[in-house]
Amino acid sequence: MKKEQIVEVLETIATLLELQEENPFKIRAYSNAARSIETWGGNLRELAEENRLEEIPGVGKAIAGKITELALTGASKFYDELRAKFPPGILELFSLPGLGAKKIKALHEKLQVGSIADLEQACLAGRVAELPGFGKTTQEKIALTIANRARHAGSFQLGEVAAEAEQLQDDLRAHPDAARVSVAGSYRRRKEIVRDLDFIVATKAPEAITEYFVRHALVESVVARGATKTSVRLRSGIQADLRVVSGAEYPFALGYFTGSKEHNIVLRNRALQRGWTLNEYRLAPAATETKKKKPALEIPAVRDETELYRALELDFVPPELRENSGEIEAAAAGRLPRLVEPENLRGTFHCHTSASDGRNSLEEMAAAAQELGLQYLGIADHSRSSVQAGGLDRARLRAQVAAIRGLNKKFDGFRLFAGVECDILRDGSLDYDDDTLGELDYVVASVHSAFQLPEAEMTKRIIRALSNPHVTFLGHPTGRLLLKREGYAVDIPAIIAAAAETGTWIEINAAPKRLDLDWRWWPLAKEKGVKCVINPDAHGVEKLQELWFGVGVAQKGWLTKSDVMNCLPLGKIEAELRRKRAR
DNA sequence: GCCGTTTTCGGCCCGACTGTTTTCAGTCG
Repeated sequence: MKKEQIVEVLETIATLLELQEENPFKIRAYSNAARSIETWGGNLRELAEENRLEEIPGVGKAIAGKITELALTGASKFYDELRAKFPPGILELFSLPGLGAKKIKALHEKLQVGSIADLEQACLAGRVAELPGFGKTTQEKIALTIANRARHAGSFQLGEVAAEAEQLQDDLRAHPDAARVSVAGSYRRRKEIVRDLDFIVATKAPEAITEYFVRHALVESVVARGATKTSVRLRSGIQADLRVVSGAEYPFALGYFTGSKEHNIVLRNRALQRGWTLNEYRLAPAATETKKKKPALEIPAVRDETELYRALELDFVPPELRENSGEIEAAAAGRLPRLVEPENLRGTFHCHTSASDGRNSLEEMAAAAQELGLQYLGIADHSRSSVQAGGLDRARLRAQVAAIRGLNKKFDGFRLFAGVECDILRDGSLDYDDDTLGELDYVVASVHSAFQLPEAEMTKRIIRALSNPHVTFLGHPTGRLLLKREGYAVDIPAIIAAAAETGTWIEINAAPKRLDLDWRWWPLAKEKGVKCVINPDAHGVEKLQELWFGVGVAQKGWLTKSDVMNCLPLGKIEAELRRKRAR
């Protein structure tokens, strides 16, 4: 069993233990272990074989035993027995907002509800309202939630909600009563998937801000409204939460609601070590000084997030890194990287034109890139096997190269690079012969077919492609489509090793539906010396701006300017494009 | 079930909102 599946099993165990009303701390131990191994870079199977699982924080003897069983045999007796106690559909009930373990347990025991379909029936029959602790309002809310479930599936690609988030942030900032405004939450951390949007506003007029928020044109309905917290549903279907706080509380609220939860827990513990308690409003002396020997340290003034981190003897941690995957240790030691920023990009590769499945011409794409301030743009239309995308045969490819060379004579301080997004065929060979590839400035190699190959074969296939000296970088390495399609099975550490060996770069495909290679892999790639290239995979001029999402991935992956090839200026990138071929 | 610059036992993050209940439990983030 693979890491992702083991994480899922541990989370399911935690959920089912909740239904059994187990010791809450035992339940938390399982969820903590799940979160912890999720961000653990190593190979679980190896660790299990070497009996070293307990080196992972949050994993003790009991959970290590279950992980070992899962990793080596694919099953766990404990898990199977636990699951057998409940109907299989009961887990899906947890996806309904407003329903937690206690309510689901009551529904299951009193009404034999074991699935969303059962619950819908029970609501229609009016039986839910009769249960103690439930009422008519609850029953109606549940029925409505089930009815709207398809539309508000609950997860959104970052790019789907970015426009709404930025608009609301801008509009709140323009409000005369808003002193400080920021979007927080996973959106601020640039997570590839967000479940809601959080806005923090410092104000002396909370009622006016709340009123403005609920009446905003993007708001579809009001979910809840209180003195400090208000929730609405936006037109896209995403929920947006507003927190209104005082100016003094603002840095604490911003930090707290930016998360991640795991990052905050570590910060809180750091505060506790100093005799303080940290919450979303302030840093205060710890309430219960039980058996305290050390006197609490004096609490420094905190006016912004930087001072909050400084109070805990940490460097400021950029929101993108707040995932509790080593950033606290690095901040304590002054070893945080200076992350790459959008302004550092000098050009980009991997764009399409109307020659294959893009919507704009070479000239239009070049003009759009120059407008963004880029010095160069790589054109990589599809290769001939991608028939569905209008892939170019050799003659059309040559014609495009000639057109690009012609255009380049007209540019001043800007250059188009002639490339291709060359299909990696089923056996790992490329879609054109080496002579054809040799006529180009660079080659993107991507998988567009035979997604269902077994992992070992897929890995071998891609590694073979990377070993071709004409291949400059690997495009969208897993082929995933966020929330729609899983990536194909491929051994990413092996791909990273092959990229390091052959000097091939790996792409961060910045299209919000892809964001591939995932940020979680970049620390490993960087450690192995693999270079990154951030590309929009743009099929139209307006999509060039999606580069911004790719920079977010690079930042989450701890990458700096020197790790990202397209931060190089025009004068230097040309030499780099030739380098692999010379190897 | 995990964990230890207080430790191998006794802790484990905490505040806001809703609905239902009449003083609070459940859920969420």
